Amino acid sequence: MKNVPKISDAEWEVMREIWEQPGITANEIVAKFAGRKDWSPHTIRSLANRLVKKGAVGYAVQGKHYCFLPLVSKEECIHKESQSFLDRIFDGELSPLFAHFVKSKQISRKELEELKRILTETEPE
Amino acid sequence: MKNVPKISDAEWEVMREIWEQPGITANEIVAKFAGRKDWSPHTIRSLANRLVKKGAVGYAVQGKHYCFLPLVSKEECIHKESQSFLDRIFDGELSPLFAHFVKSKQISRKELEELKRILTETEPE
DNA sequence: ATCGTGCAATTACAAATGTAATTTATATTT
DNA sequence: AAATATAAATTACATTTGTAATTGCACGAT
Repeated sequence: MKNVPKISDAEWEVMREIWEQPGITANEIVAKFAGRKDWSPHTIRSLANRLVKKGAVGYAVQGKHYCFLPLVSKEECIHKESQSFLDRIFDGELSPLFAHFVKSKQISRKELEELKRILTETEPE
Repeated sequence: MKNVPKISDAEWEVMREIWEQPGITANEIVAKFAGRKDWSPHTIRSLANRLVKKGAVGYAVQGKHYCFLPLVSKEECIHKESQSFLDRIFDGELSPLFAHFVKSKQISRKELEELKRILTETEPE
């Protein structure tokens, strides 16, 4: 596992867009946030720049625009965040984490089946 | 749900001790971290103070010492953190979260049974 | 009464984060 | 060519976080 940089909350939101559409331009990212988030375009560009500086994304110059490309995979980042969350909040134990989530959300029958299916398909050990 | 203050990573470690032993003194907290964490006693006291300032813990003066008491429950805090994690990383969807965790950790047969049991005991809707 | 010890209170300070504005370079319009 | 619009680069600045050191104060030991 590569050394994934630490991605902050706000940065994570920008990362999502870059993962979703590698090669996305700054403007396109800004457009994605229109309405959803009330951030100045400057803010969004700043966040993208920090991600570049952190080595989480790279860019290609496309004419006069920048295209941002992920340098770390979403899976790696999810893994890192999840592990740190699990350790911090649930002391590394899966059962309490599961118990918490199923208790705290109201879950439809269908969703419950889906979750069971995930477990059933999991090979132990 | 009360307005739970934001508790940082380092603060969370101290919170754990206060939840675990309400009324714990600063010295006792420091003792708990001996060996486990390589923090100066000053650091630990600083963190406890910030938690007081944030309203996450209160204190009672016990003779010449302070006894720290949680003002927010562990459950509330876990809930808040979990919700924010779920939203940020898995877009609020439980299934991908479950899928990730069961895939990323090696799970013993016993543990898997335990997780299934949790789901079986969950009432849908 | 003084001195040291042990806490608590106050202050410190760099890095990260959230949130941008200003400046500079470039390209397009008139 | 000059003015204007746009995007990138640089700079800004308050807050939070990690990590403490310093100062003040009270109590017990000399």
